[in-house]
Amino acid sequence: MGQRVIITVDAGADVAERRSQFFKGLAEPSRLRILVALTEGPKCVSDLVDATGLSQPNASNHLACLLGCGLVTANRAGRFVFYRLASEEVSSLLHAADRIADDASRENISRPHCGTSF
Amino acid sequence: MGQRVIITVDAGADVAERRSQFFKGLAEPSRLRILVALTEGPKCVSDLVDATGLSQPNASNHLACLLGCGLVTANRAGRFVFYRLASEEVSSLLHAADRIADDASRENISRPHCGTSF
DNA sequence: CACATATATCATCGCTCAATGATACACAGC
DNA sequence: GCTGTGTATCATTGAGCGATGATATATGTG
Repeated sequence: MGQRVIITVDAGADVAERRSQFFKGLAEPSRLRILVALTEGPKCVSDLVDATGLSQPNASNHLACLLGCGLVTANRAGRFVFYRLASEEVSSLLHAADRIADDASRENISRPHCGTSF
Repeated sequence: MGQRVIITVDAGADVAERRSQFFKGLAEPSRLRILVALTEGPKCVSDLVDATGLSQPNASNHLACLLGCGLVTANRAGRFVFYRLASEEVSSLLHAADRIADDASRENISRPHCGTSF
């Protein structure tokens, strides 16, 4: 984990910087699986651990990241912390991504693999 | 650059994997600046170098990444290769991100920095 | 052909960050 | 208080990937 790194959608950074911080929240399979699980409704950490197969510390860290990116919100209820999608728009984003990516791969018949180092 | 790494929105991977590959294209400030420049219309590499301040090799690599992610398309015209947004929806994605992130930071008055290691 | 320009690829370096295992903290019940 | 359960944090490791500078490839012009 290294020393605690601050990744937050914080005002003060320029537009590209802020946007990239936001999209980094979505650029990781485990976090996307968490978000999909949350489309069913609010869930506590242990439910998300079961739903995703992640280890508990790993899930907690990803949730902290999603919180910082503004993709989810949290509220404690006794020993449980319930997370939910920050907005309905979050699921819309996922489906918009699917549409664009599908369109692209349809045109990739002649260029199936454009490898890059990034 | 290391050995050539394949990052492509390729069928066969599971949904979360494919989505993350797509969003990784958007999760980097330089690439976002390229995309913003392309909202003005198609541009060749050297125009994008001027518009973004990136080095030419760096810009080419990012463009290859954006191609693989299905965010841009390319076509050669003589010595120039013109890149353009793969879809109008790409700019919509950026603005949707801004909306969600802004909403989140409005509620972050009491929690301005949720640092995470991710 | 030689030469110039536009773009792509390569090799290296350094930093970021995902995953793990151990540990700390928070809360509820006794 | 002690104990158990739920969650967060810590320290380390290792892979991924962004930036750079050099070089290769592609296309056009003379």
